[in-house]
Amino acid sequence: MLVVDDDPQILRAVRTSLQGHDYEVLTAGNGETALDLLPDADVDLVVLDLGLPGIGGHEVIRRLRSWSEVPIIVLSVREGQHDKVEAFEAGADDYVTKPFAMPELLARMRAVRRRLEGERHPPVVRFDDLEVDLGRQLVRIGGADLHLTPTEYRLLEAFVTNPGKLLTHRWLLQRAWGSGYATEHQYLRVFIRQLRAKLSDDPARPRFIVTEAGLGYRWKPDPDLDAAVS
Amino acid sequence: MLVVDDDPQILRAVRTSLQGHDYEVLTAGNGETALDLLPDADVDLVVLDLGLPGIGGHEVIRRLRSWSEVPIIVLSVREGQHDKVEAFEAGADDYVTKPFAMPELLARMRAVRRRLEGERHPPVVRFDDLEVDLGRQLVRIGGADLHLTPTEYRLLEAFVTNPGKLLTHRWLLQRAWGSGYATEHQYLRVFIRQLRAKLSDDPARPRFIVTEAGLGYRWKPDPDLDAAVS
DNA sequence: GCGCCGTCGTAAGGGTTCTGTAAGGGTTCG
DNA sequence: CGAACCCTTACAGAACCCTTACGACGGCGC
Repeated sequence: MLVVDDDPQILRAVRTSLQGHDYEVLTAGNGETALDLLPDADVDLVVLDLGLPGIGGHEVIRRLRSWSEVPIIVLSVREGQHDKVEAFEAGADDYVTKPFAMPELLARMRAVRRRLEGERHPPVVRFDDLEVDLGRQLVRIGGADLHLTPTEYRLLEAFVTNPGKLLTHRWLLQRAWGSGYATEHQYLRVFIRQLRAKLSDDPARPRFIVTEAGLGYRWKPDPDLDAAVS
Repeated sequence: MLVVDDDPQILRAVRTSLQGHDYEVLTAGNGETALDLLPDADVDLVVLDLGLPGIGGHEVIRRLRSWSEVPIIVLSVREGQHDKVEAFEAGADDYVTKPFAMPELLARMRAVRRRLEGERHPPVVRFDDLEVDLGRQLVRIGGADLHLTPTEYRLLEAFVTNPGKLLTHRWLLQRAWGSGYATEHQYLRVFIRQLRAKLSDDPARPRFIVTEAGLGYRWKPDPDLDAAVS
């Protein structure tokens, strides 16, 4: 998400409040920077101060709305009806008056974000007859539900979200076990085997998990890519 | 749209303001009437006063959200952070403090409506011989009425509105008990068992509720959900 | 070609955490 | 006062993770 405000205090307050909640936070001090940043950044929510130097807040909303449907929450010291109505007309999703309480802003952020979830495509990835529904943490193979233990699922998730990429032992251990296990390669071997068994993946002729000796493992890229290489 | 308020003045004010804008307006004076009306009415927006006699506003939001994604704008005289955050948590889309200016309410209505998109699941869901009427809070199994305690019902509701999804202990506790119980896993075990008993669901060979050890539970996904995704 | 060595796949067991289950007391409400 | 419901605790069995051990395979130096 992106926070646009010329008051560094606000930026800092919002940033620290949000980082505890697992969000990635970008900031900008004025409208120009924000509009410059937005086309390339992958932002799912904008918090925008109306009283910006340079380009006005309303103009930022209009320009942003011309190409993006990203939710916008407006912050403003202005209580006036005209400003509020104008902001909504321009395409804002919510309007919060300064000074505001952080819990309320967080709640409003969740509210607008919840509306967006439905529009997003469900994150389901497929490989051959394997189907991983990342939103539901549900795995199917050949149409049948496949039960994985928590650790096995974390491993599988690491693989299918990085198909074709070489994943080192260290990286996998850190992702599935957390830091502190980075050197316990033997655990990785054991769990990779269990996962392979459940996926009917023969290490000698892998369908999914390819061993990269001395380095790590790799989720086999799509067969089409495979064919393109060979 | 539906306006719920026990103050006839508000009802009249909103109604006259809106009818100039070509909306069809239903009204209700309390939560019971509103919840009774909603399953059959074709409503695309709800404006809800928090300070209702009888069922509280928060409870109305929660019940409505169990089967409908219709936008909800809350009106309230209460300024307190706690009320606001709780309303958003329950599923409100916006929160307007009384007294309010009508142009702002209209602008906020347009804003939430702009985000609206289809897919409201019907107020009655079926799984095998189980039938849950989310609008009226009725449960039938094999054609016979099944009595659930309030807590059991909240649990069941959480499940059937998220079929196939892994629901963590924490999430379920928060949804059925409220925040503050997030770590009391043992209560969840006890109530899951009672619910299972009433649903004739054997934990060893579950028809409905699948245990995900170490994580939570999952309402058994519909087999034909597979086809719906693709 | 041959042996050495590191890495990998595989099997199995123990310990710990998690789950299902039963039972009892407390509270609320009619 | 009784009924219904919720909270709380205890314990046995199951699920899961950690840990170790061993043979197979392949690369490398000689």
